[in-house]
Amino acid sequence: MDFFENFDGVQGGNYLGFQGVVPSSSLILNNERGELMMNPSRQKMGDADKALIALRNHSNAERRRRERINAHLATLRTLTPGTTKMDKAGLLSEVINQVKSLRENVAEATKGTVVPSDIDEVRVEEEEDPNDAASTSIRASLCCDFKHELLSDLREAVDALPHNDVRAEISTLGTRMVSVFVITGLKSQVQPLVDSIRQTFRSILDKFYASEEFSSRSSSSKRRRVSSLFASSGSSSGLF
Amino acid sequence: MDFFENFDGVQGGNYLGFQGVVPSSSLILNNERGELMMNPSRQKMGDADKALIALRNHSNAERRRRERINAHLATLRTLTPGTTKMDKAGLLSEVINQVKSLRENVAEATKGTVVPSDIDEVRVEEEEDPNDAASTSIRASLCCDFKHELLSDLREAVDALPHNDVRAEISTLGTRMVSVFVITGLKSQVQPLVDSIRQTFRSILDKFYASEEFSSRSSSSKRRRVSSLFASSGSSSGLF
DNA sequence: CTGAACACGTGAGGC
DNA sequence: TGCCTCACGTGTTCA
Repeated sequence: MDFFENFDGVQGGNYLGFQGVVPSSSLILNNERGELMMNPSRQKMGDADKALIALRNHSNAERRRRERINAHLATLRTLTPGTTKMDKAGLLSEVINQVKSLRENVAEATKGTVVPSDIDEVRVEEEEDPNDAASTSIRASLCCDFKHELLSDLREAVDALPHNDVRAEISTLGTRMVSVFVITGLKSQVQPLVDSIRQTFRSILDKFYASEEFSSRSSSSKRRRVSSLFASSGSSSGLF
Repeated sequence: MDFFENFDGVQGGNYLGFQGVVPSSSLILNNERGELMMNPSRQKMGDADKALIALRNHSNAERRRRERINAHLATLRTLTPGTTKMDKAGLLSEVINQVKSLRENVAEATKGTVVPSDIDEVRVEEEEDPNDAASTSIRASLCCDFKHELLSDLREAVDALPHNDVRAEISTLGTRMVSVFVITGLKSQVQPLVDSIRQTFRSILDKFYASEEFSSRSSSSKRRRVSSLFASSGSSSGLF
């Protein structure tokens, strides 16, 4: 195996690696990038020279690709705690765990977010399924003042949904309520369903507005969760 | 470059690759794993044979390492939507973006979670800093009935904290309140601070209990956010 | 045909 | 010593 001998001191299997010195007189080093070019003083290039320049460009490109990947791995390492001095594979497996646990966290956290706000709104949006990238899910919510009459309408709406996998939930807080539908396991044709649900929810909300018949319309001053920072000096904040 | 000729059809630079046939009579193929062993019928092994077996084991080990890494990359690809048919580097950069956005999501979601619950509790916990893996942060919360007298005690507590980077917030809901302190930028010695804060909060809560002087102690029946699933049949849920 | 992306085997170096 | 991880240059394939 002596034709594989390293004659420059660089690491790795640098079989035809020359550190900036080119053995053929018809080749020259490109100034901007460390790639090989034909020497302009020559007119023709031998096949051996062409092979050399191609090989050199190839190895340079491959090095750049490696650097790109390793840079991303380094970024992931800074983003993932406790992965310094860790194996490449170990780092990746740790990243996998982190992504999974982050998804569980955000799922748990958004689960607690079903608290009715003080503004009326209907939101229907498609969201990714954490466990299966191929299938998506729809999350539809309607937030408004609480009314018994709405419940039967909502039940009609949820019964009209395709029975893939439907979860429905209602939260109330004081006079406010929010109803959330989550339909999972959709494989395709999501957008029509999104539009349909949005229209249904909006008509329910409109019907609710009509039934209110302009009673106590302005300055409703709904109860509100108050949240404030400490005043920076003195403890006589206006809130308390 | 004809000494690099591929004489077996396998892909890649298999320089001394013989597909199961060993050119030296003193070597034999191990049955369980595709590694090279010494032929038991021989007594001694030449140095060339030893070099061959070492090389073969080395390349096999390297292949296993590659497979391990690529398996993790494949897992990440299934976990990250829209990364099929994507570059290795592109996949990693997408994973980075996903981790970052997931962290923002969970930060936003947990930010909305500062709604006082109906159980009294003090929680002090160390949590990771998303932007900097080297530094951690402490999140301390105290949840109880609202009392003006608590506020001065809380202000004392927040003033006593080391002024690294302190964020304090109070939320009230009806008769309930929750106070949250977040101290960021801690580099070390976190646990003593955690213990100190926990003790401070608990003493505040104890002081609050003492000031209540056993008034209206049992069956306090605090107001509660109601959250329920639809009953699976009939619309006469007891709730409504 | 050029360039990009991948798997491969190999040398270096760390325990 | 032996085993492991990493970077390197190379062969191959695909757009």
